[in-house]
Amino acid sequence: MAQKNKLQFIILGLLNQQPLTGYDLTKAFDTEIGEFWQAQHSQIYPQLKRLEEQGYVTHEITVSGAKLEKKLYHVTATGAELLRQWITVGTPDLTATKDEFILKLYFIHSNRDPRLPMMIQEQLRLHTDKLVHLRQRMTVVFPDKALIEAHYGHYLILQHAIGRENYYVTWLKQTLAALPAEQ
Amino acid sequence: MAQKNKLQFIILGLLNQQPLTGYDLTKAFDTEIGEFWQAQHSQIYPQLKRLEEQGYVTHEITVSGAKLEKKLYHVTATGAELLRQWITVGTPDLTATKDEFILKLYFIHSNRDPRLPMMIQEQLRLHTDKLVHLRQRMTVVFPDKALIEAHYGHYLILQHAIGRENYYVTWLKQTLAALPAEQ
DNA sequence: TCTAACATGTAAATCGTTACATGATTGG
DNA sequence: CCAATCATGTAACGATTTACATGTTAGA
Repeated sequence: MAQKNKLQFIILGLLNQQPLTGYDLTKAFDTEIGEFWQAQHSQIYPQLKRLEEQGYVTHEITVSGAKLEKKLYHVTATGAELLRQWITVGTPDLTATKDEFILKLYFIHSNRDPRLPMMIQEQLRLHTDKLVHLRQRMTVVFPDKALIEAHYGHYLILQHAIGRENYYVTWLKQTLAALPAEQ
Repeated sequence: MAQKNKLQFIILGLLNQQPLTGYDLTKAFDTEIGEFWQAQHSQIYPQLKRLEEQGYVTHEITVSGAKLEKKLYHVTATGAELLRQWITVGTPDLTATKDEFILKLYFIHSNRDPRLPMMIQEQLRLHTDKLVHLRQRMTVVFPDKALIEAHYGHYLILQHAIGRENYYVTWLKQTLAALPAEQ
């Protein structure tokens, strides 16, 4: 039921790799896993506080410069166990993709609708850009094959995302080509 | 920005095809477009009320049996115009897919993690079932090609969903096959 | 007659985004 | 010295889910 607060597990998973501040976590949601999940700092700081109250993480304060206090968060043993359990239990709920473009398509009834070509071309640009970005990221994160061994999951999901975008682009091209010639 | 209340447009789009009750709309979110968006009746009834206050829909009351009053909603001219605008403006925001399984994969570091085979097999079952269901739906909704003409968008998104699931299943099979042999 | 499906609503809680608010540090 | 980035929080709003609540109708 519900969404079962997945954010907490993502935070635990990230902290389990290395201690991080709330700020670091926020950045990770832009870069590392931004492809698969997003969260703002306004969600992250309160969640860290709750995780600490529940004993899943602790923090130590480090001081930069003269007075800036940073809270560096660590996963506790029970936190690591909670993470392990989340990964180990089944994942039976396939989340429906909420794709606004696809939704709009549903309401277009004729393949002669004059808006179709431009709509598809826009998505083609967007998804092509995303595909380029993902392939770029693959070369940046995994410059040589030795690194794949130690971050296999990360490699898999990048590869998966590339394949997914590749399919999307291919489908858009086919759909565009199959439209009736303009009158 | 934000999510800009897409629900209102979906409701307008559905009502634009034919007048429906709140109950009918709720069912449509389970079957018709459940693949691409979900909403519960607790979201739909208040939204219908707001759309009516804003003049985008109206309702007429029809009576079934002795006393059951149904509210049959219609799109108004301004409602149809609002729908037209939503479809016509660009759709530049690609929503990141929030796939819990993919998220879990990210936190698995070794391709020898003993949980990997069972995790992938579970997803393989789920996505294969979904693929079967989508293909079944295609034959039910479009038993002959003549129907595609009149519901082209619906055809496209079903075809897209089938291709997407097909890719997912293929990728899962490949990933499973590429795992190191059990020790 | 009884049960599944029809039909419509509200309340409470949670999740997520945007905006508000403040201050420190680093490098040019 | 100034701007970009680092760093941490809260408030308000909107979106979504789950639960509460009630009554009718059609068909077996």
